[in-house]
Amino acid sequence: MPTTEIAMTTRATGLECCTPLTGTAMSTEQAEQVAPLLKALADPVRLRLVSLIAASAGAEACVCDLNDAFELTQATISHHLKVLHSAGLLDREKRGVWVYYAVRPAALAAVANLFDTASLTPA
Amino acid sequence: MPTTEIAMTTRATGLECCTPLTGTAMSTEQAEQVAPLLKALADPVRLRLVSLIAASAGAEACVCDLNDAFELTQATISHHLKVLHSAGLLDREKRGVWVYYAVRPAALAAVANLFDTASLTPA
DNA sequence: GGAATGCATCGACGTCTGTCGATGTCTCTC
DNA sequence: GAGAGACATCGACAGACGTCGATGCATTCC
Repeated sequence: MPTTEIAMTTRATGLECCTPLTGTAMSTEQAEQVAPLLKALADPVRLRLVSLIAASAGAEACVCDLNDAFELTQATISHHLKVLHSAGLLDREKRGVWVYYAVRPAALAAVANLFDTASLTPA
Repeated sequence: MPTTEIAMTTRATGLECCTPLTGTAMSTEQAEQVAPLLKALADPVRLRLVSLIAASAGAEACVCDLNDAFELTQATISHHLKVLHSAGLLDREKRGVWVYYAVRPAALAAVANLFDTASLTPA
């Protein structure tokens, strides 16, 4: 343990055990605002749903096609789409019998911004 | 509903209700690989933890300081750090009495890559 | 109008999650 | 070696989550 002596020194002097936080960390409000977006995306099925929609022509897809892409019940897919829609990640539009979901680039950009800025990635 | 006739037409002809998926969507394996990372980050506390660590000097921080940043039990913070560590987002190093957690840039980059590539954002 | 189709909603279920208090383990001090 | 401090682990609990079958609601076709 080559660095033990450093810890001993700082402890003996009564100082903080480590250097104070520098840079600007995320605020609590910011974290509570972005976390729901990540939570909505933090599921393999929903991740693929968004990916499938984004990869479709016009960045939109109808539910019937999305259903066929999974070995899950239609009710389950509908549930996942609702979660993504409620989180603001997808737009919903009904056309006749079919319902189309489209990605909201702004919402995805908000998440992407998380990892682009210095708030998460070290300088 | 100006686009209803289109739907009717395609339905009457027995075609798919919408254009086939274009571009390249995420694979199931890819989704199941990235989802755990997002799930680990999809919590306000863990998001702030990573942010605090990333914003610290050397992109690392000791648990004692992290504990002070939250109004939560030490056991709860320890739990969240374990989740982040198990997901591969944080490195753990013990130095004397204290434990330091550091961000793993590669793991964060993997998540960032999700939103940079065309797999999620429309072209 | 009746039947059929696409999608949402409901109710139920097992499982996972976030939080806590209590306890254990390790390291250092004296 | 006894004590103190830093952190992890355990057990427990309420709440959220993913999935399903069944049902309901529009819309379209005949």
